[in-house]
Amino acid sequence: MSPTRIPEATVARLPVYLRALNSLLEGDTRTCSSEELATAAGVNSAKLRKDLSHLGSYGTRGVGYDVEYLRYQIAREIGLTQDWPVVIVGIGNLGHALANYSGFTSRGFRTVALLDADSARQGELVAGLKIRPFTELSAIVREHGVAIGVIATPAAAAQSVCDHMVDAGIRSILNFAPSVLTVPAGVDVRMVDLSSELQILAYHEQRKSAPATPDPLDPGVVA
Amino acid sequence: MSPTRIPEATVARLPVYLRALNSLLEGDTRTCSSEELATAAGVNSAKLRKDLSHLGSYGTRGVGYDVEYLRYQIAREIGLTQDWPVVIVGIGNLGHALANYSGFTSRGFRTVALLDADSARQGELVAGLKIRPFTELSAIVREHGVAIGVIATPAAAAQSVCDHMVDAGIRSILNFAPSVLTVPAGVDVRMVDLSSELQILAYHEQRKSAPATPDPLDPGVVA
DNA sequence: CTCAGTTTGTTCCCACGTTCACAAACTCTT
DNA sequence: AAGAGTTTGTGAACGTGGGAACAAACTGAG
Repeated sequence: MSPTRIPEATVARLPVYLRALNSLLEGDTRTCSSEELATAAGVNSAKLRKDLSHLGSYGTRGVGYDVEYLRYQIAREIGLTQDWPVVIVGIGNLGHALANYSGFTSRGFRTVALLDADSARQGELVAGLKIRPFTELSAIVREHGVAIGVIATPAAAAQSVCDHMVDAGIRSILNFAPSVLTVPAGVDVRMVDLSSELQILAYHEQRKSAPATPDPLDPGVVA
Repeated sequence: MSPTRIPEATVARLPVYLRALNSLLEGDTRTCSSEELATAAGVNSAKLRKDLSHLGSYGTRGVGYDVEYLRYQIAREIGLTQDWPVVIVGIGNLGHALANYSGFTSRGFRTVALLDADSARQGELVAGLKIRPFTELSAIVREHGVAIGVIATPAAAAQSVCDHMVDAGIRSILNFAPSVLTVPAGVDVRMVDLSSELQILAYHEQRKSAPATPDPLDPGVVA
């Protein structure tokens, strides 16, 4: 039973728990304690228990959790027990990698079309799918009932692609372009910025090695 | 100028501000208010001002911020005014895309080597670099002073690659493999899981459209 | 100089998330 | 059946982050 809304921080960790459970199942583990699962997921056991308690009472005191059963419950909560058709727009290096990424298809997501505005690329076969012109977007969305779109275009094209996606009826967008997207209410956007993550690492790395902050006026490399 | 530690949430947004400032500079904007910059970065203006106040007082009341000056200060704070040599391990589809990703090189990060354990791929030219055997890792780290490593291998290999990186002296790791990495204290790991993001979108999407699962206790969409 | 207008930096308060600690509930042994 | 040993689920304390609101500080006009 899920009487209240699940906290956002918890939702973000559910996929991690799911991965950990899958990995336990591969090792033929039938039952696990919150401590074991927490270790496998890389979190605190108290946090794990509180997270799971938001979904319901799926464990047994004194015993632990049934791995298979818990996995199903989490998958159902996320919505992975149903089929999610996905379109990917922008088949450059990254789009190419995403189309071939097994982590998508293995978790209920099904890439139904690859779109690119560049007419030179169209017809090319990537991951078993032909690249189709971007103009076919809305027809494809209608035909397959696509609700989720992935943007892997250059930053300059991202907002325009996003607008077309929204017009076509897509309500959830995963954006890999380094560009802020503005969308109407009711549409969800999640942003993955590869270089941001590196910059955050660089910040901490700098703090590790350099105790004092000198202020040389050298502009250095800024771009 | 920065007496106290900068909050983690703020650090995570600094790259976003940097992007917004770059974009403003391209439009020949010399000065901007917190309101303008916040809009460009997709955040609340109060949050932006509080974030920037953690770095120091770089604005002028009644006027706003000097775009060029603020950009330099943020870049310096993150550490982008220095050079960051990076190695990428695992040159599959994703590693290939990362090697070609312009967002890395344009921000002070310099890919010095591409490594792969598969001997069939070695010598292959990707993004102007020859793929080298993984065994050369520690020599390369020593030679170039590499502090940051990127893992783009399959999940099964990730922990082993991580261990070798730590042994070689790398202290910051960006992990794209869907696998929890355990590292000694003092080593930072950031994880980017492409399929997790999709799963989070699916959760919200499910909540938007489908009110009825086996237990219909949820009032439905509140957006 | 003074006053009106603007925008930053900061304070206060609330909501959310994390962690500790413990009662409740289960298993197993005797 | 009872007690010892486990482990979950949760209440309470604590810390972090977000947003409104305002004082401080600047510009520019008269």
